[in-house]
Amino acid sequence: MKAGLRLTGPRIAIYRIVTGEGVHPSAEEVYQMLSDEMPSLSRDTVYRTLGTFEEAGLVRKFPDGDGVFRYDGKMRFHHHFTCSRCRTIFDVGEDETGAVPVPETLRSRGTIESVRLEFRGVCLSCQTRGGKMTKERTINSGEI
Amino acid sequence: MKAGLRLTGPRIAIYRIVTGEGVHPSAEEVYQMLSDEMPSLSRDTVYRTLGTFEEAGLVRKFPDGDGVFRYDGKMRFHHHFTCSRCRTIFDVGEDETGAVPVPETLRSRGTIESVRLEFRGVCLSCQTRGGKMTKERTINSGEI
DNA sequence: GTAAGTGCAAATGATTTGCACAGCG
DNA sequence: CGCTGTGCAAATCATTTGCACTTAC
Repeated sequence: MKAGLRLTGPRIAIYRIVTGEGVHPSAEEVYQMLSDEMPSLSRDTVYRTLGTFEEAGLVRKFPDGDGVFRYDGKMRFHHHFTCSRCRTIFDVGEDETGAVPVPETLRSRGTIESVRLEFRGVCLSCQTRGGKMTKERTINSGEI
Repeated sequence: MKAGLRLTGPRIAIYRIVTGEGVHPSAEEVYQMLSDEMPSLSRDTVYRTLGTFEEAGLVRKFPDGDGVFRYDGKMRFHHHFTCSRCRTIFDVGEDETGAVPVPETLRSRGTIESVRLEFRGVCLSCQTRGGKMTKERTINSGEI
């Protein structure tokens, strides 16, 4: 693979999934997607492998709004747009947003190394079909 | 209080803490801060009360970078600057950053309702004294 | 052959839930 | 007094870890 990691069946399969276009799966989701074609694969291996990938700098780990960690195989710096209904996460390139200026007032509080944008709203497909509304989420819940 | 919530000892104490200036405590931290003056207070009540506050729109709940939920009693819209060493979260007012423009290209993917900025870097006190470095965090860990 | 990788099962940590009692309005 | 809020204990969920076996290099 790279970074001196051993090339094994589970790793190849997991790497393929997590680096797919526009996906941001949780460890559990990766496990579910693979359990059919690799019945012997254990959940633990998925967790451990994703952790290994993160340390190797192959993927980025981040907590989604529901307190679950998700993995992002797109390593070029970018932002996210999360649909508040279906919870899908869309990539937003830095070329779309432009570089975000760091306010002068922050200089006095530390050294800023990166600024990430978190867009919230309703995605196109949720707008079109009334919006499927995931889990116990309600429209008038405090947060957006 | 407001929102038709009963005024009880635990609620008053928890409300006072979570709306303190510049704090972003987790449920566990709120519990720790109160367990001395209120030995009978149970962790469950803290969790449940914070959940009630969130539903009532009194506080905002968000996952920190380590997969723990934190609560923010400052309801005026603002952003956060997280120190990657000590993990402290600082508020950044919208007056400091200005309104963030939504890229044209996002229009075709949905309706944006809010944009939140997540600043990452090293806070002043961590820069000054070598940087205390929380938990097993290391400097060269992949993420910033 | 050997250290790294994996599966299994148990441990941990954060958060939620069921139930009976307590106390605010 | 009635219903909401609380404490206690057990349950659940996501994630981690110890150990022994397997395998890539």
